[in-house]
Amino acid sequence: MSGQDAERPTPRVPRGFRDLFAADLVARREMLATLVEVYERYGFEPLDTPALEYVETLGKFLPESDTPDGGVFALREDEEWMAMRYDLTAPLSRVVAQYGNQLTSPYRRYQMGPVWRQEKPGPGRYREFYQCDFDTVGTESMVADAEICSVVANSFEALGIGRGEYILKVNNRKVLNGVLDAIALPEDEGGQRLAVLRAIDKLDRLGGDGVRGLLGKGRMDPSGDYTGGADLSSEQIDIVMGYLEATVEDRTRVCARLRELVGSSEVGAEGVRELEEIHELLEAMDLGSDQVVFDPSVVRGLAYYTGPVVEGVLTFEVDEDGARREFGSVIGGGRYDSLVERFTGAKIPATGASIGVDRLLTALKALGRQRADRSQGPVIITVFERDRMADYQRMANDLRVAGIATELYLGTKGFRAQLKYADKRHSPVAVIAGSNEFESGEITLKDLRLGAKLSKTIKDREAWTEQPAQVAVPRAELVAGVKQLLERHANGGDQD
RNA sequence: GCCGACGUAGCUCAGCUGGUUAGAGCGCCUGAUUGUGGAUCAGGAGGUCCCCGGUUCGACCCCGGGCGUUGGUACCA
Repeated sequence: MSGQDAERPTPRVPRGFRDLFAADLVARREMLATLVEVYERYGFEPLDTPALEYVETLGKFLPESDTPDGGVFALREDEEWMAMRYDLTAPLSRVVAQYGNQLTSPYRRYQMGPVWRQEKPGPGRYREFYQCDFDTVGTESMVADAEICSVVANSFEALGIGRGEYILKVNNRKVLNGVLDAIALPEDEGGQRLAVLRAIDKLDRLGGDGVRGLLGKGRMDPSGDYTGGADLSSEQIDIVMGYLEATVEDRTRVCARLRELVGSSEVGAEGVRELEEIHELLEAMDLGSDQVVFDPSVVRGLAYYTGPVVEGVLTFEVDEDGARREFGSVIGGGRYDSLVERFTGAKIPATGASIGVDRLLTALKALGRQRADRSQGPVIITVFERDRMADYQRMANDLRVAGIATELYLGTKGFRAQLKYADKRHSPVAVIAGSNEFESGEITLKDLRLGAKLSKTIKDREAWTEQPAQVAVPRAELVAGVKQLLERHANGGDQD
């Protein structure tokens, strides 16, 4: 067996990927269950699509060649390029285009699952991560946009993130375009509009001065890297900066201010009208300015958005290695009225949002709001007499039939090690049956959580060996006895 | 993609102007306790000092390259 070590592979996950174990998976499952509940309350129905799509579906391929663009994991089969989906919106637009007449209109669906991006992983950023989307396809009504806010606000609160711990920022791409009109920036000219949008998008990270630099000549960052600017005149910059500072508590006043800023721009005015309509609808849903604000600096990347855009941020700070930092954006969304058009040529309006499940989970963990109590292990049946496995198995079976998660110890170690095992599994109860018990017809039940609690007060060995956390019950009452202990736990007798 | 930092036991980290037996805490294992986890005490196991190459009598330490992690920046559906 020696001499082959060099041939052995080292166990490792690909860069940017990770293995997930019980605690995280349980937390995620619960979060998704909560989100499903909220989404369905609004009439969204489930949808699932494959991990792989043809690249033209995703719209990701290099202009000059037939190979996929960077950023996606791609593979080729029979001359055709496929790629792993990088979001859930592109698959949705494909579905709508493909099954259009079989689907209701409007079509409201939610979808959750992993997406993959081939890019540099960062802290809390992986190359495989979960998204949980909901979208309304086939209506231009601002009600659908306003409802996004309601769904998200309710989702946050259902997850235990209270008022004041989150804020939804709403803006409208039409208003942004209106402002660009107002400073007389020509469409599609050297990407100047793009550069302005990029600069605006960085307000929260770089601050006003940084953005000012990017709007003008460019900016040198602390690492010495230079980023080119949008090359605006100082008058133009002033207007844009003024626009960025238009955020105030009162949504109506933001609208009024924006109306001035877009001047005579038609799209701009339309965008403001839409925001005003959304405001009215938000009021009807009792969403106040402590939950939803209008924030002109929200751009949401340079994506396909064509109208209102939303960003949900967590406002609390989190301790990470001593440094306090804001959690930032965990959801994003908005209106994309031309995505389906790519396929059918027919203009089908759509709007929706995507929750970044993993980031939100990290946030909940940091908040300490994760319901850790639920990650309780099974009842463990310890084994003394190996030739009575059938008896132990019957106990396990009785408990399982009664709906109690139970595990019969299957290792080979001694009793002591078995209890350690039970402890590591966060087992609530250990069932103990050795020769004493088999003789008396009773079974010993050990309340592991009570034992843990008592251990904090016990000092000397004498008290230690008395085992006050144990009870003996007749074999026939095994299930009832275990149930009683579990109920005691559930009733809060185990809190500390 | 670009710039920088870091990479020592399972984990968090110490260490050395380059000198031959590399340390701590926690965790793990064993025993004190012929049938009792979590407390206490006593022992013990565990390391290619990220990888490859170079400099040197000698490298965990210096140099080069690679890989990985991380901070910033760019791009971002």
